[in-house]
Order: sequence, then C-alpha cells, then structure tokens
Amino acid sequence: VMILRSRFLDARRKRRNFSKQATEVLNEYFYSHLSNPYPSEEAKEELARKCSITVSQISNWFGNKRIRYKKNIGKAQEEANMYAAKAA
Amino acid sequence: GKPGEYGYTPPSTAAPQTGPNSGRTNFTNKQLTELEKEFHFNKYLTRARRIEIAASLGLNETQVKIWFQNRRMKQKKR
DNA sequence: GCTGCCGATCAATCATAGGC
DNA sequence: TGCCTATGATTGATCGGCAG
Repeated sequence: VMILRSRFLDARRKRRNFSKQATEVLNEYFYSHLSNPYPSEEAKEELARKCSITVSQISNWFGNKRIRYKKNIGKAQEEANMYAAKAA
Repeated sequence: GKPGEYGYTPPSTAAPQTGPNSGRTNFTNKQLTELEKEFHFNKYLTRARRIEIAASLGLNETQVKIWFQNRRMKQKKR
C-alpha cells in the first residue's frame, strides 16, 4: 500500500470539471443512445468540438458514465427521464 | 474488466486468490522503473528479452507483454 | 491453429473539485 | 474548516478483429 503514488503526481491529475454546457451535451447524447452508448470516432470528434474538450476526454467521460450508470441504474433513472424529456 | 454488450454486469463473486484483487497486478516502483527504462530502449520486446525481463522483475511473461502493449498505447495517445 | 498487436473498453482506484 | 460525494484521469487486464 506504500505503493509510491509519486507517479500519480502527474499534472493531469489536477483536473477541472467540464462546463455545465459540455456536461449537458454529453448527457443528452448518452441518454438518447442509452441502448448503445458507444459513440463512433466521428461522433466523439463532433462531441469534442461542441464541448471544447479533447476526444480522449470524451472517451474518458463515456467510459466513466457507462460504468457509473450501470452501478446506479435506479438512482440514474431520474436523470435519464430528465434528458429523455428534454430530447422530446 | 471485460468490455462487452452494454448492460448490467453482476459483481464478480470470484474469491481473490492473492492480495486485494487477484486480477489486478500492483507493480512495485522498482518494476515500473525497470519496465520504463526498457521501454525507452525498445518499444517492442522479443520473446527472449521478455522472458529475461519477466524473470529479473519477478513477473510473468503475460504481465510484461501487457505492460508493453498498454505502454505503447499510452505513448500513442500523446 | 496459435500468438502478438492494436483499438476500444472495463473496472477499480486515485486525487482533486464541489457542496454542505 | 472539515467531511463526504461527484467526477475526470490512470492503468492492468479483457474482448474482437487482423496479421504473420
């Protein structure tokens, strides 16, 4: 456990949350493709432009979102309905 | 973790063979330093070199192979 | 037929940001 | 100011597909 986390002192760890607008765009995409939330490379590039973040960050976001959504299907239902309504 | 069809995946009930997670290796700082040093020398390992490295670091060939594979992908990302 | 690599993803964890 | 949760990033390992 004394595993030296020195390697984690990577500057990239000093993250910053994405803008609320970016998160809106990402959630809208995620919930409107809930049956298959895996954006293509092209889709990722478009989302990256819309959100002003990198494609890697888009991949990270979807990776985290998919896992965390599955671990909280019940709690996330509210958020899912919210975006579903917004899409409609 | 195994990627697959999107949907609920029940938590694995497999008992950890060794350590916290039997599946995930926790490389030591020394192992990572040596692997990194080797990587800067050669991005790809020959079978012979892989066996050598694995033995000297107390790892198995698969762990070394996977480490280099992930390391190459990491480098490509930037 | 088997092995290694690539690209994408998973799953667990790390470290910081944000809210109370 | 401290604590707990939300969230972006990292990484060992797996999956499908392709090449040798």
